[in-house]
Amino acid sequence: MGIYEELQARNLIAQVTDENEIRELINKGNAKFYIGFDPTADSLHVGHFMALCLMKRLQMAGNTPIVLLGGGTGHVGDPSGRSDLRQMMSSEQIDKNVEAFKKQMSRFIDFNNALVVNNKDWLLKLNYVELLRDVGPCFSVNNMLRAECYKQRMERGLSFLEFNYMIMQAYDFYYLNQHYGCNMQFGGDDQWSNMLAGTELIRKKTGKDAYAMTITLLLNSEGKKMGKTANGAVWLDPNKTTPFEFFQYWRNIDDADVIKCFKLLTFIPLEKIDEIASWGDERINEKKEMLAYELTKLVHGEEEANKSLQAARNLFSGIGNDENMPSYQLSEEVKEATITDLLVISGLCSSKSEARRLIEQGGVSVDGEKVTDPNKVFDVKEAIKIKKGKKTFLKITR
RNA sequence: GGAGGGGUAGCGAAGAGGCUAAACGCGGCUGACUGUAAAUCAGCUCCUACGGGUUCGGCGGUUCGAAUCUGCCCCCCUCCA
Repeated sequence: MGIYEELQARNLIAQVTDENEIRELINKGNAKFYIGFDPTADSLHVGHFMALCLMKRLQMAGNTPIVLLGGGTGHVGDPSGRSDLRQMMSSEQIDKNVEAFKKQMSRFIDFNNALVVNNKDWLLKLNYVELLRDVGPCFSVNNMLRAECYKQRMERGLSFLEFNYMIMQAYDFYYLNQHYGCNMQFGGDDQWSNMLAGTELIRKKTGKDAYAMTITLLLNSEGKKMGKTANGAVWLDPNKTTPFEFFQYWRNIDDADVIKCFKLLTFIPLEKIDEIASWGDERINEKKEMLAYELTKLVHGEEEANKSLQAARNLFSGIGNDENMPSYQLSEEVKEATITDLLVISGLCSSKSEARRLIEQGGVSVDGEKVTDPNKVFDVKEAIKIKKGKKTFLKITR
């Protein structure tokens, strides 16, 4: 089975421009492909992780990856599939984010066998009129307006700035094709229109074909994007989403999504996944635990994965062992404090009202005992264990 | 440039001088049931030293009283140019 067939079997492939050519190229390791990452935040998230995994899979199959950091496109902002305008970022912020991305990526991609480029190196130097004359004739506004990715915006408004994003991305592909011999682009399925714009630009400018393939967006069984919580994305940066939180995210996914996630996100061989799938629902929790462990290991390393697994087992099996429990260290100034204050200080609640409500609703216990008085004072000498709701645990230490 | 419509809580959306800290839906939180899942049911969902305080794009004005009336400004949409 070639890499193409493997990707297919994992349901990773969403759309391709030319199936036969692409299969041929990547199965033989002849692809020099790029994936673009716009520095929209100071950490990568699960969507990026999927793309990086794809990169790794292809790299292992002998293909040459080009990591494109969007230091230039980040100045514009991709409107694809969005319902509103992205907030514009300053150049400093973009550069900072690019650095953060690079650092995180080195965990997943062997940079020695990959090329890392930043499109700010060519996009920011472009001359407006020159660019217009160079590539402008290759784009049909009529076609662009019909693109699926702008659909939502045709009702709510699309600025000229964002409208140009497609041209930027197409130009990137063209540029990489000319300067680095890049012959293929991969990306999330929401990028399809932009990627097609690139292959078409290359064809029009050079008369040669380039290829594009999109990977399935990670959607749950209800069709919503996975990797998001009420508080935002599930980040790969341990300071933004702790390994334990990361582990718990996957531990708690819907039953219907487990096998899909194994296929899409892990490197576990397909035969093994089939075996896991055959286990039956009575072992569903075991499957989820495996998935969570596997992903935490990939993102945060084996040690963190072990800790998270252990912490989760201890916490939820009722064993008192709090060794790897998430913890918060109380600062020196705080002597004794009410439970309400502790909840706020530790970040478990965002306001005192919220903390009070939570207590009144019976959602807080300390060291296994339910707290009913919001003004109950605790003198934290050693450590106390707060449980908020059913699933949130925090050890408060000195 | 002209005409019209609009900006209300995390989101969608009512409200059109006091009865409005603001209906309803989604989302979120807590509880019950469970399997750390889903579905379902119930409660909660601006802040607070619980006396109050601060909110309806921004800054002023009218009024005993403004999300509601008014002046200017900012932003968005539709049509015309």
